[in-house]
Formats: sequence, structure tokens, C-alpha cells
Amino acid sequence: MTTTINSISGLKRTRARVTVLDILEQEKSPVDVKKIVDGLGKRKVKADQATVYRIMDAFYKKGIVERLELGEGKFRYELSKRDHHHHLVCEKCGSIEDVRADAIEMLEKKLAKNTGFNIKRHCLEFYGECIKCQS
Amino acid sequence: MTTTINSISGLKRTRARVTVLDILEQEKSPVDVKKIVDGLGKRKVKADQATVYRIMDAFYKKGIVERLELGEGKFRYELSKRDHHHHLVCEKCGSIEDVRADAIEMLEKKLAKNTGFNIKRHCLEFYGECIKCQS
DNA sequence: TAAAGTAATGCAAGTGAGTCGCATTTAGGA
DNA sequence: TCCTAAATGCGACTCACTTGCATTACTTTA
Repeated sequence: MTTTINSISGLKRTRARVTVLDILEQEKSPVDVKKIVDGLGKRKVKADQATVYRIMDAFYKKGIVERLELGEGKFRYELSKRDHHHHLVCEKCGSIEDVRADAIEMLEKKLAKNTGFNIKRHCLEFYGECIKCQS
Repeated sequence: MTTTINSISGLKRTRARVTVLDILEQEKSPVDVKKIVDGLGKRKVKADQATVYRIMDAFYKKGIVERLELGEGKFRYELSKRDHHHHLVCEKCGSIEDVRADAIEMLEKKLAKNTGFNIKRHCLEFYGECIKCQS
């Protein structure tokens, strides 16, 4: 299934935006803005970095992408998938694997009930060493 | 219980560092570097921001403080407490409450077993609306 | 308690991520 | 095809954080 801008009203279907979506679809790991700008360049689509920041911001606000902070002091983005998931971040090689953790949803409900806090989303990431780096 | 630098070998006990620890003890919520610099100023301890960044980095590497990214594009710090906890971040007023979520530890063990990933730490934060802001 | 050596700091400049204002271009509806 | 709001490019700017280097000040040891 490919993500299209048409499916989200309010955003014009520009060359840059379409190509950004394409880049996000190719990538299995969350990407930063720099990588997106590079990816656009490779595809002969020139777009200023300010434009890319604005695109990512628009996509984020529309819920088209998720925005992650992985302890690097910058944001990474990935397409919002239907299956909510989290990440295993290797602190040695920087690889990022997806991982499901359904138990969180229940925990979230419980916490909301106990604290009265209206929890809308959460962020759960695991850091350590991937299998390759353990050898 | 007060945190002391003596208890962690390898760091000199300077005025700035002692005062930073004091500031962290006073604060219930995780603080950013700006607030620490301000806090030092209020206590008549002048310290350059570069120094504060170096102090926080040293504390973080020694495990004296935890370093958090709460979706703001900057880091916050809090004293490493014996009881591991997470945060409820209000997206309206910015308040940050502590919350325990022991279930995570079990989940982490399970994930490590299933994936082969050597998980060393995790980051779990909840975002939404606090009770006050719900009125 | 003074000297010495190393770690910490101040200062100033630099980097990198992200933002903003404004003039120009373009998508897409009339 | 025309018109207009939305999107973009460009340049300058902010903000978090870092670095190099000269100076200061802990702490050890004599």
C-alpha cells in the first residue's frame, strides 16, 4: 500500500512532497531531514532544506508521518503505519529495528485511569546492542 | 539522601558542580541547561554555559543524572533516582509528572529474549493532557 | 601548607538543526 | 485559461550544543 497525498485533504500534491513520500517508503529505518534532502537530490528533485522541514512538519501535523527523537538531538521521521510499533536502537552501529510491544497499550490505559491524565500518545524506545555488534 | 560528587570517583568537587547537584535536588521536574544556568546565577555562582554542558555531560556519563528528550528538540536532566520511573508530559501547560511503570522491565526482558538484542536501557514517556488542563 | 600536576573553567568562535520573512512560483479549482 | 491560496527558494536568523585554547583551581603528596 502506498501513501498518497490525495488521501489526506488540505495538502497540494507537489513534486517534492510526492518524492518525500517515495523516499519514506523505500527506507525501512526512520530518516532525518538531511537524508531526505540527499534523497531528493539523488532523484533530481531539488528542494531547499527549509522546504523539507516545512513538508515534514505538514506531514507530521496531518498524521502522515511519526516524529521520533532517538537521543541524537534531532528528529527522525517514518511513515505512520497501521501497526503501532517501537524501536530497538543499537548504540554501536546506529541500526534501528522495529519491534512490537502491545503490552504498552494496556499499561497506558491503566495509567490514564489511575492518574487522571488524558494520555494521547506515548514514546517507547529501547537502546542497547544489536545482534551483529554483540559478536 | 543527597547526591554527592565524592561518591563518584573521578570528578573534582567544584563549586559549580556542587551547586548543579543542589539545583537538581530542588527541582521536581527534569530541567534543561538554560534553567540550570539561571539557577546558578541566582545562587551567585557564575558559570559559563559551555561549562554547564560539560558538567551535565560528565554527570550523564557517570550515571549521576538521566538525560531525557521530551519532544522539544533539547535535553532535560534529572537526578538518577533509585526508583526507575517515566513521565506524563502535558502538551498544553508543559508540566511533567513522574509515573512508575514496572511492567516495562518484564517487557524489556521478553523482547531481549525474543529478538537477541542486548537491551541496556529504554525510554518511555507519555504525552497528553494533565488533569488541570482538562477542566 | 606549599608546590605541582591534572582536571575544570571561561571565553570566543563554530557547528548543525530547525525557523522565519518575503518575494516568486505553482497546483488545482472556478 | 485564469486566479488565488498554498508551496517554495533564498537568505538570514535563532537556539542548542561543541570545541580549542589559555587560564584557574581542585586535590594529591611531600
